[in-house]
Amino acid sequence: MAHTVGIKEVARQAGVSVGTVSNVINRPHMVAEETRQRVQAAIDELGYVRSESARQLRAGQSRIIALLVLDMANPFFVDVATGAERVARASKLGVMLCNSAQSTSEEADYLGLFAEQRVRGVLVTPADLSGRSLTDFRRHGIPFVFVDRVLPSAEGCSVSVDDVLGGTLAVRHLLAQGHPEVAYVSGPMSLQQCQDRRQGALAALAEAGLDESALRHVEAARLDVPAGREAGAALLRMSPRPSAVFCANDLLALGVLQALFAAELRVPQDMALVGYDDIEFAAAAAVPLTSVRQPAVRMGRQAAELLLEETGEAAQSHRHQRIVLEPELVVRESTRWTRRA
Amino acid sequence: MAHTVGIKEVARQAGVSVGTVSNVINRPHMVAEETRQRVQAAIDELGYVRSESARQLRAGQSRIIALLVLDMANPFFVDVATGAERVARASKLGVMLCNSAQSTSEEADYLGLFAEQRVRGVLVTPADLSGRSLTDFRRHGIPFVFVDRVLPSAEGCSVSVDDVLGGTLAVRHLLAQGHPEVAYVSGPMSLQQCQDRRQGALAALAEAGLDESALRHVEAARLDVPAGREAGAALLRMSPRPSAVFCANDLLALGVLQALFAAELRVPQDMALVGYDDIEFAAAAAVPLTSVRQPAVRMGRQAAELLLEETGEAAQSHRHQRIVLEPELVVRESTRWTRRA
DNA sequence: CTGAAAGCGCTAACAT
DNA sequence: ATGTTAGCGCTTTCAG
Repeated sequence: MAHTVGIKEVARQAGVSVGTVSNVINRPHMVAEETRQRVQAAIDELGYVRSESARQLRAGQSRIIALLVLDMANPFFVDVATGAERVARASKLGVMLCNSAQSTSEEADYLGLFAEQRVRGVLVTPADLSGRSLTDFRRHGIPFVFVDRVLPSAEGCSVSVDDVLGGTLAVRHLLAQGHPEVAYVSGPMSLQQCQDRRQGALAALAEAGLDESALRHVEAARLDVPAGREAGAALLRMSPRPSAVFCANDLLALGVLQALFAAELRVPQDMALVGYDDIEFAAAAAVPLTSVRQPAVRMGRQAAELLLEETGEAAQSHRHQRIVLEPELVVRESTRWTRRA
Repeated sequence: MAHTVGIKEVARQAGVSVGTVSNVINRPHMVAEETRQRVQAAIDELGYVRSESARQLRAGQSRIIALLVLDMANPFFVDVATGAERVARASKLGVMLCNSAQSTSEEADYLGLFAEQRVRGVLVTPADLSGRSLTDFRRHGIPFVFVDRVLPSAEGCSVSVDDVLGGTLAVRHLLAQGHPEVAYVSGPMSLQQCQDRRQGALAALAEAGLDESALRHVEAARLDVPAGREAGAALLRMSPRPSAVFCANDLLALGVLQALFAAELRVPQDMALVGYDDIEFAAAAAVPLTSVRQPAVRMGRQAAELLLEETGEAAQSHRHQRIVLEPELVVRESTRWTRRA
C-alpha cells in the first residue's frame, strides 16, 4: 500500500497550514474562496481522505451506531435494520450491523467490540435475558436502546411491540373460527416475547371461558425453519391432533407447514396456522400465512431516532421512554376456513 | 457520560508506566507476573477498555473488514455474510455489513466511508457495473475481493459462481421435461449475472437445436418479490402463454408464483418454474421451487479468506485469483411433471 | 523487566 | 483569514 496521504501533505502541496486545510474540510465558509479552491485542488490531486480514526480519537466517539440483532436470517430483523439505517444515514452516521445469533457469548463479544470502538450508541435486541452483558456494558456510558424488548429498568429507552396483544389477536382469531382449543409452538421460553405471546394466547382463551389446559404447548429450540419442522413433527405425534396452531414466528410456521405437507395434511382444513412477524415470505408460503404483523421498519426507525436524540445536541432534554407499538393481524388462507362444530 | 478512563489512569493506579500497561495488554508474557496482576486489577477496577481509534491511528488500519452487498433482504446475501463473518471473527476482526440496495450512489457513499475508516479490506458485490466507484476506490490501496462477480481486470481477487452454467442447468432441465420453449424472467440486464444466466439459457437451447427465438424475455426492474409479481402478470399477458419459466432468482420466482396463484393457474401443470439461489424459502414456497443452488456460505468464506490472505502476514506471497464455484440444480415440485407432446 | 518519550492524523484554541 | 500548537490514547523504540 502506498504511503497514506495526510492533512500535512495537502497543506504543503497547497502552500497553507494544516489548520487551514482542516477548515476547508470542516468549515469551508471560514476560508477565502481562492484559498479554498487551491486546497481543494490539492486534496483531489493527492487523493486525500480524512482519517476517521484520528478524528474519532480527538472527538472521543465515533460516527457509527451499532445494531446487534438476534438473527440476521430472519427478515424481520432485516426490516428493523432497514429502518434504523435510513435514520442513521440521514444523520451521516454509519451503521454496523451485527448478528449475535442468539448466543450470549457472541453478544458479549460484540458489546466488547462496540465499547472499544466507542460507538455513538447501540441498538440491541438482547439475547442475554439475565441482563448480565448489558449491565457490564452500561459502565462504558454508551447509550443504548432496546429493540423488540421492553427495558426493565429506567436506564434507557426501548421500542417494542405489544407481544401480549399479538398473542391475543392470533388466538382470538383462531377461536372465532370455531376451534375448541389451540396449540402454541413457542420458541425458547427464555425469550421474553415467547412468554408474552403465550400470555396473550392465554388471555384470549380466558375471554372464551377456557383455561390454561386448552393450550397445548410445543417448545422449539430456535426460532427458525428447521426448528419449525421439528415442532411440526411433534404436533403430528399429538393425540388428539390439534386443529389450530399459533406459532411464535413465521419461520417456525413455515417449518410446521413443511412438516404438514410432508404428511399430506391440508391447511387450513386439517390444521389452521397462524404465524408471527408477517415477513414477506409469509404471503408467499405454500398456503399464504395468517400472521401477526409487526411494524418492523418503524421500530428500527424509532429506535434509531431515540438513540440519536440521546446522543445528539439536545441530549440534556432527553427523557428515557418505552415506546410500545401495536401489532396487527393479517388474515390469509392458512386460517380462512370455518370449522363446523 | 463519565470521564473515559485511559491507559494513563490505569498506569497511575497500578503504580507503573503506560508502557507497562500496554505490554500487559498486548504482550503479557513480557511482564513480571506480580506486575501483571497489579495492572490487571487496576484495569478491572477502573473498567478500562482500550480505544480502538487510538490503536488504529497508530497502526494505520482498522480491525474491520467491510462487506457491501446488493440487497440485504435477499437471504442469499445473508448466507454470504454468514460465511464471511465466520472467517473474520476467527481472526478477531469485526465485519461491517452494509447494503448498497443496488444503488450506485449508496455504493459510492459506503466506499467513501470505508476509505475514511481505513478498513482492512472490503468484500463487495458491485452495483456499479461501469466500475467507476471501484476504480476510484482503488486509489486508497485498500484490498478488495469481488463476491458473486468476476473481476474483469487482474487487480484483485474474485469469488463467483458460474452463472452461465447455472442458466444452462435450469433450461436444460426444463427442455428435458418436454417444454418446447422457455421464458426467462430476468432482473435488470445491467447486472452481469442476469446476462450470464440468459447466456446459459441460450446455450441449453442451442444444445437442443433451438435458437434465440425460443427464449421469451421479461425484464424485471429489481430482483425482489414485488418485481416478480409484476413479471408474472406480464407472463400471463403473453400469447401463447409460456409453459416453462426460468427466473433469475428465487425472489422473482416467488413473485411469479404469487401472480400465477392469483390467476388460479397450477404449477407445474400450467406453468413450470425454476428459480435461482435456492434460498431457504424456496423449499417452503407454495409449490416447492426447483432452483439453482449457489454455494453462498462458501462463497462468503472463501472471499474472506482471500482477503485475509492479502492483508495478512503472508501478503507478499499472495497471488490474485479468480475462483469460480459451480452451482447445482435442485429439483422440486415446481417442475416435477412430464409434459406430453 | 520497566520507564520515558516520540508520534500516528486530526481538530480546536489561540495567536498573528 | 490563516498559522501555530497542544493534545486525543495508544504503541513502540530506546534507555535504564
